[in-house]
Amino acid sequence: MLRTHNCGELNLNDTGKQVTLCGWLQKSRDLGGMNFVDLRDRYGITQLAFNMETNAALYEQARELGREYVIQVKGTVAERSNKNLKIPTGEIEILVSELNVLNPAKTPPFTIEENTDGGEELRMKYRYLDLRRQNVRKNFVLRHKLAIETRKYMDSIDFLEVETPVLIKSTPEGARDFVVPSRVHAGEFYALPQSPQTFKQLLMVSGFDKYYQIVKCFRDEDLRADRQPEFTQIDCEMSFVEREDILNTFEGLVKHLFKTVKDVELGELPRMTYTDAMKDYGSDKPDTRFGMKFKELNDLAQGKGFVVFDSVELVVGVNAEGCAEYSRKQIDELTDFVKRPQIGAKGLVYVKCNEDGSFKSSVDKFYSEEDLKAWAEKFDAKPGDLLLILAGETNHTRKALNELRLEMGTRLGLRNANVFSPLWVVDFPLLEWDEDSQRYFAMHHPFTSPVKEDLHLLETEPGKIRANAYDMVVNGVELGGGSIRIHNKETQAKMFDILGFSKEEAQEQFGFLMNAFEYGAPPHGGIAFGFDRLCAIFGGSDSIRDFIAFPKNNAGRDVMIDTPSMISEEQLKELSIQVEKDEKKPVNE
RNA sequence: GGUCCGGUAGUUCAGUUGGUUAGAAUACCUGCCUGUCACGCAGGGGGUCGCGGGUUCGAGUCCCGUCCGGACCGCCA
Repeated sequence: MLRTHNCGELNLNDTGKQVTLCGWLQKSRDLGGMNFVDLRDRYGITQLAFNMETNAALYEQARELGREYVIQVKGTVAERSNKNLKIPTGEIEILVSELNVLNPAKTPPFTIEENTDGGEELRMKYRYLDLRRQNVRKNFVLRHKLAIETRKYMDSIDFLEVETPVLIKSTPEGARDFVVPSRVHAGEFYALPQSPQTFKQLLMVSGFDKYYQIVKCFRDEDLRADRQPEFTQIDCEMSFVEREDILNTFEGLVKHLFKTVKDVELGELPRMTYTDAMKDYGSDKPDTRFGMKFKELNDLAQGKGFVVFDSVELVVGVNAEGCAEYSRKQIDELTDFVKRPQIGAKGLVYVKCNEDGSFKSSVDKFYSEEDLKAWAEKFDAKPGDLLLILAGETNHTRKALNELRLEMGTRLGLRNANVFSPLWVVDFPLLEWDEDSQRYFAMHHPFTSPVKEDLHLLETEPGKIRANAYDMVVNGVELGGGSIRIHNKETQAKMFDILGFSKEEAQEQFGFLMNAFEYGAPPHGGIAFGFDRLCAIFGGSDSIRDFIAFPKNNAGRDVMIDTPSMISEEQLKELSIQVEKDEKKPVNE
């Protein structure tokens, strides 16, 4: 070993010990005659002391060191005369007797400190330097803990971790696949899995009974702060279970993780139906850290001569408590916010509940004091509150008000990253009608079982069928989702039929699964958690990139290794692939 | 496919109505400094203002295009 100790473990108890340390030079403070060097490794920082009087040659040598040099020092642990109580090793220093430069370093393009001066782009290009920073590295310690505790818990309740293939078959449903050309089979392609869905169902047919896997999944769709083209799931499946069993089992997992990793005790997770979530929050993943529930005003606001409200499907609002003092400018900001093209509301109606019991509103002309009072009562609004009201087509308006509610929650400081409000959202619709293609799409995926009571609607009103599906939502983030699956061939075939597959297409793409169902498939169901999102929630961040060691950027590029990139003509030829030449891009030779 | 924001020193940013030699902080280099820990002090070097075109006597600044980055909408079974 090149070292006897790490840079985070020495303290007063070690005084007098001869030690050898290795690490990176974080910073040196040369006082003239004395030089203090902070030596950093994964575990912490230890101060090295050089003194001209003790050893002039060594002092001169230490002055030559630059930032991020990799060095080895031998010396004695000594108590400091001036202690630094901000760091664990701050009471001691190393009186260095020997210094070896293991590798010099160029000056890094940004400072390797908690509050680095480097911007996002630069840090991603030099991600290996960014990862040296303690506050970045702590995210990976957290990720590691979550993975370990997940495996411990799943093992404790008899789940088997089984690996499923990464080179699989492309299917047209759902997200776009990443495809991989086959060299041996010219013109044919593998696809990377969007999830191990069909394989875990086949493992149930195999009698594995309780399966899980912490596994990479791939989707070729546009990125977001919480979406990467490759991401990690905790993928789970169980046999001989009903919805209740799955919810209880994985409520257990989530409670275990919060307890062991965050020391947070969660109570029983509330359940909310999809219908209620949409009605009360305008979202199927409500942030329930705060109230501000939607109230519908159609009966109170329509038929009083205000054309905008009279002509719409839905009039709905929220009560921003204590915001009656909002200035014209602030109200205008909110109006601009909802009118942004991404949200697309036509306007925003406000009602200020004044302290004296009167009301001030943007629609004073159309509504009497009595009318506005009735509205305020509907919202349980007190003097000092501000009602914010949108109107329009139902889904669109709910979605817009959801955005406004979240914005107000942020402005009012109601979205504390250290408060966790998990819940189950249940009873999703099974199918979604798509106007463009004039057909139904599976809201979850085509293997989802309908709830028993709705089975009779399969032939008559498929749009009304509820799915036996559930999402786990924490703080407005969809952390996981799953369903009880279809486990017999007839129902599965019927489902493909409703989704517009011909018998031949269904057989060609999913024949292996339906065939398996004929050999004794047990009733089964499961769930998958977004592991990166789980890490982000636990770490109090909105961006999963902070929890992925080498993430892709906004456009799906890895700026460090510069990919995706061209491949050579030779490789293309070997794969029997022809590429349309893009004049703008250089071709790799 | 679309909307918005940004690109100026190694880095993070400022740069007024279009007007002299484009600034600050930090990093870097040199010198001084014996208890620092955001050390201090003095000095120094460092710029294709993303790129291309246009308007103008004159463009970092205005216009058009383009590239790059970020956030979002669509998309994400």
